[in-house]
Parts: sequence; C-alpha cells; structure tokens
Amino acid sequence: MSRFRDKFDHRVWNVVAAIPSGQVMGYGEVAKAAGFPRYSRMVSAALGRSPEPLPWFRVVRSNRTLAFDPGSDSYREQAQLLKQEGVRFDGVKIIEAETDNSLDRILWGPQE
DNA sequence: CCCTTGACTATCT
DNA sequence: GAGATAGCCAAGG
Repeated sequence: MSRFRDKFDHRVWNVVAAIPSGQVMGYGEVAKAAGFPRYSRMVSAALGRSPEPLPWFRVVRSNRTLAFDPGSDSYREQAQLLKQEGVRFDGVKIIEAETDNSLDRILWGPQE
C-alpha cells in the first residue's frame, strides 16, 4: 500500500470539503493547503479516489478556468454546479471577487 | 529501470 | 492573448 497516497488523499479531501459554497480554490492552492506544495497534478487524482461525495467542482485552475475540455459533459456539469451556487462566469473565466472592476462586463455580459 | 500520463503551473515567444 | 516549453511528481505499463 502507498502511505504517501493515503495521507495525501485524506488531506486533500479535508481541504476540498472545507471550501465554502460559492467559492473556488486552485489545484495548487488545495495542494499547498493540504501540506503538499507542487502537487497540483496529484489533486485531481485524489478527488477521483474520494469514496465520499466531495465539492470537487469548487476546484479550478490557477487562472480561474475549469480544468475540463470546454464542450465536454464534465465541463458543463461543473459549470452548472458552480452557477447553481452563484459563481459567475465571464466566458470561461470565473469571476470570484469583482477583482476586475469591469462592472460593464457584469452588466453587459462577456465581450459584447 | 525507462517511458508515458495527467481535472497542473509558471514563464517565455 | 494564444502557443510552445519546461518544470513538476506519483503511478502504472
């Protein structure tokens, strides 16, 4: 058995389970919070191994886009679940805090 | 042991 | 801003 994977998995699950609704975390952020900096690529594997349902959809890329191929079922599922929690999108980009003060885009939608 | 594979990232062009 | 490139690192063949 893999001690490493067991510990890693559990820590990742704890972190992800603690992400508040309506918020998101990057793979790298989760890894770091779990105590494993540089293990961003392992996070996705850990999510897939979770025996319990996790808010996996709250984990996104560092650039705040979804990790799945746009157009895939998984992508649509994740986007839908997030929107359901009030997360807003600027195209494929997640708007979390109105970091970009483009109120225009929020009112008028993407690009126009 | 070598090679490939990722729900990844940071850094160039 | 889109690509390419190079790190990253456990797992599985």
